[in-house]
Amino acid sequence: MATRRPPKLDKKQAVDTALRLLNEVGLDGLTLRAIAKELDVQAPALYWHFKNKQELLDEMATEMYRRMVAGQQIPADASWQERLTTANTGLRAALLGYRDGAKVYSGSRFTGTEHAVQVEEHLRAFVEAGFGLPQAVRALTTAYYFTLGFVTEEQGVEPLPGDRRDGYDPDERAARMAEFPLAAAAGAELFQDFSTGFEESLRLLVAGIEARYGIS
Amino acid sequence: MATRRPPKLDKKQAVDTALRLLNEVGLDGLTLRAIAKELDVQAPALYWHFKNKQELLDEMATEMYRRMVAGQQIPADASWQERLTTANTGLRAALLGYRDGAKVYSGSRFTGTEHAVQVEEHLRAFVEAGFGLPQAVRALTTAYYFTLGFVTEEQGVEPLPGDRRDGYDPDERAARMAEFPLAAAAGAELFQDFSTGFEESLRLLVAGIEARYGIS
DNA sequence: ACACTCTCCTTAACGTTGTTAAATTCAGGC
DNA sequence: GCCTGAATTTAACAACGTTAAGGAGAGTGT
Repeated sequence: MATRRPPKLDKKQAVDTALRLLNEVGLDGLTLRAIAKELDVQAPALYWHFKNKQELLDEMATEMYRRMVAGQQIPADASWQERLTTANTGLRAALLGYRDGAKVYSGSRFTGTEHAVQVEEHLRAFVEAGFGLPQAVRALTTAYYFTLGFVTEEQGVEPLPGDRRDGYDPDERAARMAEFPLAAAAGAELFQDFSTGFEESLRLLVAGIEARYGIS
Repeated sequence: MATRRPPKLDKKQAVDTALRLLNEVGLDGLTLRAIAKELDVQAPALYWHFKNKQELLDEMATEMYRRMVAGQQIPADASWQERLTTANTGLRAALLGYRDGAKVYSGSRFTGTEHAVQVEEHLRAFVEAGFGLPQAVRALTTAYYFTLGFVTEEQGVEPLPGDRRDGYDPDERAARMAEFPLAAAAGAELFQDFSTGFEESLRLLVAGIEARYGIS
């Protein structure tokens, strides 16, 4: 009883390869033919495993989320403040880990219900901390949407950590903005040290949740 | 001295038409050929006025911003809280005014420096209200990024106000999520009454800014 | 041993897309 | 009556996502 010939291609490996390739060529360069070549296969072979390109992108987003969760273990006794901060800092790091990560991620939806494990855990922790469910949802999603928006813009300026896109040279921008002194000066706050700004925003949010929901 | 034959096509009209078409066909259907047809012109004619498709999209985003600003006059004596709330509510409304509005908008960058007028005004108002420039920038951008993220997700669920996408039937989702009671119950908070949730998030943010920066 | 079947992949092709090159139209100035 | 320049058309290209058809190879039934 010889075992059946193993398929040349499997779903998981295809997703991994696509994610690796994404970092090399970006979302625009991530064509089915390029992915197929990387897998030593012809492009239409992918259609055996995925209904279409969007389904592959969905799997990629799901895998990104999976790796993010694996990379961050939040202690069960963490305060809700720590939890919200850690989760969103981790989400940002995960998205920054891929070129166009935020765009790929927020243009896709999760496959399956695996992601709900983490959502459930977050909500449970918040409810146990004294939040009503609506307030827990609001607090967590506000931070979540903020992080998605932030990283989307961040990667618009700096596709991969380190190499900056055209049109964002600080001096050149300052010159263009000469008529608008405050907006010009804001450039430094906007386009330098994203990490510090991001964390400060999260602190703003935490402060708001504490103040409005009366939970410290 | 007959006046020179007026160009068949001008930039402004092309942008207007593209924005109108966007609502009919969505971002995927917004091809250069479709836009050209709408303008009664051949597709390559657009290249006389725009360097490439992205430049047209950039003009569209700029025009969206222009119309948003025109549609919201914030009284000069408005409190910073009103200003932040109104500006972001208006931004959301503006993005919701176009199919895939958030995607088009945040995938593009402004042309020119026209948008800086409004940025400058916001910053000035915040500084006059007692904010330091870094705090003003942080407060405003936190809300801005949140709004972008929020509407992006909102339009992922509901491309145009009213018609909902597949996979978001509340009951069907609840069934899928049966193992995760809190996450299942969160569905109602997440996918119904976006407006109420959005406003509540803005209030959270305002509360956080007040608390952390000590400005009421 | 042979045919049948099912899985998985290839080859070939289609229509569409963004974009470029070259030719064309038309008005104004010399 | 040519020349120039702006604005557009026609024609074409390479690349894309996707589909149709077929083939290779292993397992199963007779």
